[in-house]
Amino acid sequence: MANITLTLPDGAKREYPAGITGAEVAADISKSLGKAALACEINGKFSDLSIPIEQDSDFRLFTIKDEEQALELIRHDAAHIMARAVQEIWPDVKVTIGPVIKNGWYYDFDRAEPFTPEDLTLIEKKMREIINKREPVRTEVWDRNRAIQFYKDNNEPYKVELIEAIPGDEDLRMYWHGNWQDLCRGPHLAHTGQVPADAFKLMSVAGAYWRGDSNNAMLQRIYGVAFRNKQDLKAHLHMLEEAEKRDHRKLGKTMDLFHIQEEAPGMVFWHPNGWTVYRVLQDYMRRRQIADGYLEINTPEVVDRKLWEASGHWDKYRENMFITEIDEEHANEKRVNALKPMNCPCHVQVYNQGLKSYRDLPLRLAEFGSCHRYESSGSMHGLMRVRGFTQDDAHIFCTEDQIAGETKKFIELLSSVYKDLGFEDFEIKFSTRPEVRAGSDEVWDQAEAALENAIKALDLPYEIDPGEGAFYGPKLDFKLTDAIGREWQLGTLQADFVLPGRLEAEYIGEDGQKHTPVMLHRATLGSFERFLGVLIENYAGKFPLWLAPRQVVVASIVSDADGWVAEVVERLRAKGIRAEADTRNEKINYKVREHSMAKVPVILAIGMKEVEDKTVSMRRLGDKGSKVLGIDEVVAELVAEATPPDLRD
RNA sequence: GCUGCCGUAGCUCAGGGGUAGAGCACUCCCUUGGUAAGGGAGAGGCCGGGAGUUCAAAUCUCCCCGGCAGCACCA
Repeated sequence: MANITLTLPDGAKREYPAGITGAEVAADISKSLGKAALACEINGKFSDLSIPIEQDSDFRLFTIKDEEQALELIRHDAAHIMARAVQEIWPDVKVTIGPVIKNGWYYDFDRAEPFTPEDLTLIEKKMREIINKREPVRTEVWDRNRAIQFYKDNNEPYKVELIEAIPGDEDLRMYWHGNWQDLCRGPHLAHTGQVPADAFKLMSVAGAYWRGDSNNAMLQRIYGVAFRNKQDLKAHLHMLEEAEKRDHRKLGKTMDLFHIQEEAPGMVFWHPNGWTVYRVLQDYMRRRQIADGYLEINTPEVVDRKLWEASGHWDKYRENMFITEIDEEHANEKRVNALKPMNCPCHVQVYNQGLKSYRDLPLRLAEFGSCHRYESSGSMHGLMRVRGFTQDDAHIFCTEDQIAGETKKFIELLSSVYKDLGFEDFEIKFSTRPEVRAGSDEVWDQAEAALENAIKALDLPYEIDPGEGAFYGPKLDFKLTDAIGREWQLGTLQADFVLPGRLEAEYIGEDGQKHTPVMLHRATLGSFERFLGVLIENYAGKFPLWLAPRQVVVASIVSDADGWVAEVVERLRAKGIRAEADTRNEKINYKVREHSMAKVPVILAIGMKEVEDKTVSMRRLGDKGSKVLGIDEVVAELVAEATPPDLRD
């Protein structure tokens, strides 16, 4: 038999007979490595240790220390082991697929009865048994027909469907975890015992459509998380607890920001505190937009269906619109109106008043536009997905040549705004032409190039989402990652070559002829509701002073200090600080605790000492101690800090 | 919309076929106390809505509404 040469990552070369497996190589290098090896890489291909190596190759082994590969393997094998456990407990359950996802995996099952939380415990126990058996994982390549027949014989219709959907007649790889078999691309660990028995946990069960299609049967999906060791699992579970604490719905209650109630699902009742943050944010955005050449307008919320028919929304979007009914007795004519689901058609109406010249372009019309969309019941989520919301919307009417410049200008505005609001990094997704679309390929070429060049010119990283653009044009979506790693789509910029023509927007060009402008739909925050949700979670409710709904509480320590308390509050309020007095008959400990839990950033405590010296004892949220300062000093410091970032010197 | 779970006082939750409980919050009283809960008393609920089963329903069943997790959706 011929020999082959394996080149290790450090450059060392080793010679072995062809057909040797990764496992054998590992054992040959050292006994301990033979045990520790989880999988390998052969010429850059992630592979099982059991695969024979036939040619000279670059070769690398992975152990538990290689985090990325180890986690991938552990989670993937955990998915198989879970499926095996489920079928060992309930042999009639049909298996489908079970991929690795962030932090863990899921596996979809078809079973008539729902899995209960007790079932999850049962499955976990069975999984540990399987892990402790340390049974080998082996693999074989089967031809397609054999695999199909096998699954037919075993009454696994989903697997049959999966194989039939795989194009061509490529061979299929089968894996066995002990005696339990699954179709899988691999790679896998060498034996079940390599999954750490104390570092995984089954988290939840939920419905999921077979192949992600709502026309298909609903399966039961079990989610699990897995890590390399117990500590990492613990850390992850702890992180989830922390995330729960900063849930904006929870903080919305404890900080008395807003509520939502049955009579208006998906619509927000803003309380004084929440509305203060909302207003501060809106005022800030207004200043930023005016500074950037936007003209603010305001348009109707209830508009005749005729306009929606013209814009195309009536046709394509009607079931998501709130349609208004008018009491016929009092209406002089029967009209059907709809609450606007978006502002664009209204903005075109404003544009269409008066003849426009190319000299008017780009025309940037902005509106804090209140929109309503009848979102499906299951999709609503606190402030993040609502039925009534206000966009920081604007439409830029421009020529095709101006798209690139306007895009660049917008991204600069957006970056600066996000930074002011505490987000240093954001992701850009560039969505290109979908299959079904309006407009010629030339126009799409130009529009895509314009958007892409603008991002490139700013030297920002971005990802391409092919085919995910709107039917009327390509778009850029801006996503923020909050403090706990969740992604939210907020800002957007969409080029539109369709609506202006449909609603007969035009301008007179240099050539004296009528032209149709391009329309850029853009929003920086997206909607105030969602952005505030993200903002609350990102700051965990501890807003910087300028955004905090309640900025300063001046608390008396003894009643004899009440006079000075009132005076200090007045001094701060005179400078525009949101200050309030707390002269209740309570101990200072009690007051500090209460206002700290309400996330008031600054507490000024006042006892007789402060009264005599005309000072205050300032305590910052989160700090242990306090410091005594002169009143002028404190006012100056707080005023500077409470100034919105765009107004600072 | 779909699957599963949930809905009890303002909030967080316990209870569970015989007509309701705790802590915090609230009101009043005592206490004036130096930086994350001083003490006492009181008030507060058709147990999400409707129907059914039952001598009896907050509790069991069904329907509806709303919420949560996930899926689907997000022009």
